[in-house]
Amino acid sequence: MRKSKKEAAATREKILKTASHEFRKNGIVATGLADLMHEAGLTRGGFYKHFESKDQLVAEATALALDSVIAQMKATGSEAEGGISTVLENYLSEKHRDNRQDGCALSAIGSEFARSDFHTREVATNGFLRMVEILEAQLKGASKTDARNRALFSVSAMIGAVTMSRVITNRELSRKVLQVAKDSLGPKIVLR
Amino acid sequence: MRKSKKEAAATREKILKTASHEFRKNGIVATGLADLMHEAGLTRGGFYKHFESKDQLVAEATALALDSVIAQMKATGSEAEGGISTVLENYLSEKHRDNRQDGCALSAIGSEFARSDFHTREVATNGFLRMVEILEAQLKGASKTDARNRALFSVSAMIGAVTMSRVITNRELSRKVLQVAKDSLGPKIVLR
DNA sequence: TGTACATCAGTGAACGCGCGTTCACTGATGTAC
DNA sequence: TGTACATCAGTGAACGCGCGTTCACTGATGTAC
Repeated sequence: MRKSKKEAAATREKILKTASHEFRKNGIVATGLADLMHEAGLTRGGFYKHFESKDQLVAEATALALDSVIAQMKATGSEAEGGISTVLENYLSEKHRDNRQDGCALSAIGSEFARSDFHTREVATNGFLRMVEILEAQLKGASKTDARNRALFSVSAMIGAVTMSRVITNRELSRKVLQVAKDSLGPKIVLR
Repeated sequence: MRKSKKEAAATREKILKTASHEFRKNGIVATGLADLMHEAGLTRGGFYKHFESKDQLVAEATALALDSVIAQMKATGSEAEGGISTVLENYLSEKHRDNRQDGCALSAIGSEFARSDFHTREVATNGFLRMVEILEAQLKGASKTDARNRALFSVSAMIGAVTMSRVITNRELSRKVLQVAKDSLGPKIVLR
């Protein structure tokens, strides 16, 4: 039952894509490889023909998940699309909150990344920095240092707000947490 | 080997205290009950004499963890102790970052809480709100609504900053994330 | 271009292990008289 | 206050199950001639 190189590469991509969704949906530790492979339409044994270990999959799936969200952020955050307001509007939306499996991995699995191996944490750090750079590029009025600092803070705050909006049981409070983050970080309203 | 009521109550507290540390240290899913009981100086079987399930323990241990951090926040955040600056200084410190097991559960296990059962999420929501109230009480200059909103945003941002400072592999960047959060949320420096 | 054979993607059973939970048992504590 | 007995905290083995990983096997693909 050997598959062609092309098919094998497609299988690898399928596993990665499935993993990137499952990890964000259930968390890393709570996602089993057997379930994951089944979800990808395969059986457990084949996994090790493509990856050395679960840890390696975690690192690669994290990279994939971050890439896709960052690409989207870059696109909607372009000047033609509305810049920083649009980025905030999307990231801090109820849609993002309610679709963990397709959203930002840093919000979805942040506290698990803090316990992941060094390589995965490097991948996550890199994704964080790319988000910071996207925001930084939009903060034009400020000095270079100021823009950098504001971007660093903004991304941290966005991750905290989305994470908490998913924890909070009260619908209204959950919405409010997202809203005040938008208001506080947005370009129009001055916080203090 | 029946123990006195006093001893039994002490055992229950010991399990809870151990759990509150272990969950923050390793995460909820990754913490096994056998290890946990061993860490508390007991054997696995005794667990169910005190708790109905792991889920119940999670909820109670979360409450305990949040209580202790909030009490500390309340104490150091009192006017005599320096108010909001001190709260920020402590929460956004490298010491807090490096001592997950004793720190804020929302930063330590935030993304796992988002997948926990309703009761645990209620406990976490309650803890979040109590933190918001502590900060709100310190934000005197602002109007009531304004103080509330700023406090909501501040706590969300603090959680995001500490979570990310633990993910980031670069020492300097990790410190910077904490620093810009302190600068941005502090009472002295105006963000924009 | 055709043939012979090595390669290897994917299968599904099995490995050892730890999980949350249950259970029979022990013997000190608590209680009823 | 002393005695008889019920209660139950804690033990440690066992339950069924799923985990990450390994392995013998299959048979189509890839390659060497």
